[in-house]
Amino acid sequence: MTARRSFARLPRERRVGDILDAARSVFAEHGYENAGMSTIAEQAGVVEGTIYKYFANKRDLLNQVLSRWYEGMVADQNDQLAGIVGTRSRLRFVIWRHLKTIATEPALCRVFFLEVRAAGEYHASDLHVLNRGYTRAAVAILREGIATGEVRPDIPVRLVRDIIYGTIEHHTWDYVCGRGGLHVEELADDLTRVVLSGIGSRCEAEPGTADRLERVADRLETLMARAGRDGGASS
Amino acid sequence: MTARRSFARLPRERRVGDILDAARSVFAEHGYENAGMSTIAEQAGVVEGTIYKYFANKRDLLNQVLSRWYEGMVADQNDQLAGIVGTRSRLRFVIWRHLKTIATEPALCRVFFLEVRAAGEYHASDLHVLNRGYTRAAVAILREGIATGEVRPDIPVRLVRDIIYGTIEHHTWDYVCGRGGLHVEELADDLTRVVLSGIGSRCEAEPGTADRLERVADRLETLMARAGRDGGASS
DNA sequence: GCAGCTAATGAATGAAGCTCAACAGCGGTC
DNA sequence: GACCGCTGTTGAGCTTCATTCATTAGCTGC
Repeated sequence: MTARRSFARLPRERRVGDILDAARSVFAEHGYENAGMSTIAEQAGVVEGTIYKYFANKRDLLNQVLSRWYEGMVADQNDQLAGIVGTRSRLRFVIWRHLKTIATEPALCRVFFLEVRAAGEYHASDLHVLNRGYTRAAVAILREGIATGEVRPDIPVRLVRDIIYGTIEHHTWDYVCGRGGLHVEELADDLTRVVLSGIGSRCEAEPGTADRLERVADRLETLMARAGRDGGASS
Repeated sequence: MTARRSFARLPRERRVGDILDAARSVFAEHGYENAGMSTIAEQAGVVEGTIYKYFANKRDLLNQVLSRWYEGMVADQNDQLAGIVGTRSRLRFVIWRHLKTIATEPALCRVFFLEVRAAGEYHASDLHVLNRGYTRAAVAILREGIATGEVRPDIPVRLVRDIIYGTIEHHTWDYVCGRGGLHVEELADDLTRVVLSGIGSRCEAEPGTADRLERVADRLETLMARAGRDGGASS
């Protein structure tokens, strides 16, 4: 990690790896704008020009740093998700996993949220594809939930996906900027609950409540009627 | 608007206004990074140095452009909101209003979403205060809803606020980047509905449930009234 | 051990934000 | 109405930083 001008011809893989490691650490520490190519070069033990042998420009370097990071995350998430059943549990896991990532790597997340989508070429980039792969899990869970009847069939699936990721991004912004804490478990619970049940009070009744109450009323009416007959007969 | 070197000593207000107008248009067209101070200066009919007489630096200029824009929006929103009653309607209005702003000024919104929070000084800036004033409306509506019983009292109010603004920001990103359309009315309906009712099927509590419950209550009241009369007469 | 290939260098380039010493219009004073 | 100081305005120049490129030097095949 410490800077040392090597002037050794390393295998391409190793050089690229060194540069990506250095770039990741410098981007995380200083953000995109304030990260200098010279700093990255120094930390990677090369000279600025060398970086341009392997990366087209600063933005490309950032994209590749984040791509490498993302690839691991997507694979990891899908592995773990395979062992979880039930719409609620699976949805909570996806939410919890995302929050956990933010809690663990706030600095890199900050760069991702801020800088990646800034580039006009985002839609053509690897990162866009990876991001879709990552959020696809949530969409799949919702579709399964609809199939099993745990989720209403008329909900706009993509909007709900955006509710999950948009809310988390918005809510964790202060933490990501180094302000305040992040209560991962509590937040995961709250968001899962609100997404599944909404905030309205009218939804608290289980289905069938009206039926049951009507039967209760029937029984009371029957009782009253009988009481009325008895009372009438005795008087 | 066309560039003309004036060398006239304009009143401070007018100069500042010219520069802000030019900056707004250039930032909207090119984004922050690709907007040149020289371009802004040219369009404002001054020389680069003049801008630094009134604004500390490029970022400060952007902040003031957005502050001026925001101030109008906040006042406007609160005015219109004053004429709307009912939690559902008020919540939908806030959502609709935000979407409408994005639909009308996607370029400025893009700059705001991307750049403003990038600065470390965001938390100390006017914009942060304005933003809190803007989103406070949603929080107030939720608290009123809890008071009137239309909203469950145990919901995390600030999380719901972030659901509203985070979801909108996330969902409209493609549109804001110039890709695809934006169906404001449909989106406002969907988001309002999901926030109020959630996505879970147990909440389906068939339409008409409330009516039926009220009829049950009517029947019970009738029974009680009759029981009271009969009981009183027989004793 | 030589030749050729190319990774690696580092000084040079150019663009963009920002500074500053000098200039010019304006208002007040005698 | 001429002088004087004040300050808005200028534009050349400084600095920083990404990016380039001619040159150098380690590796590999012959």
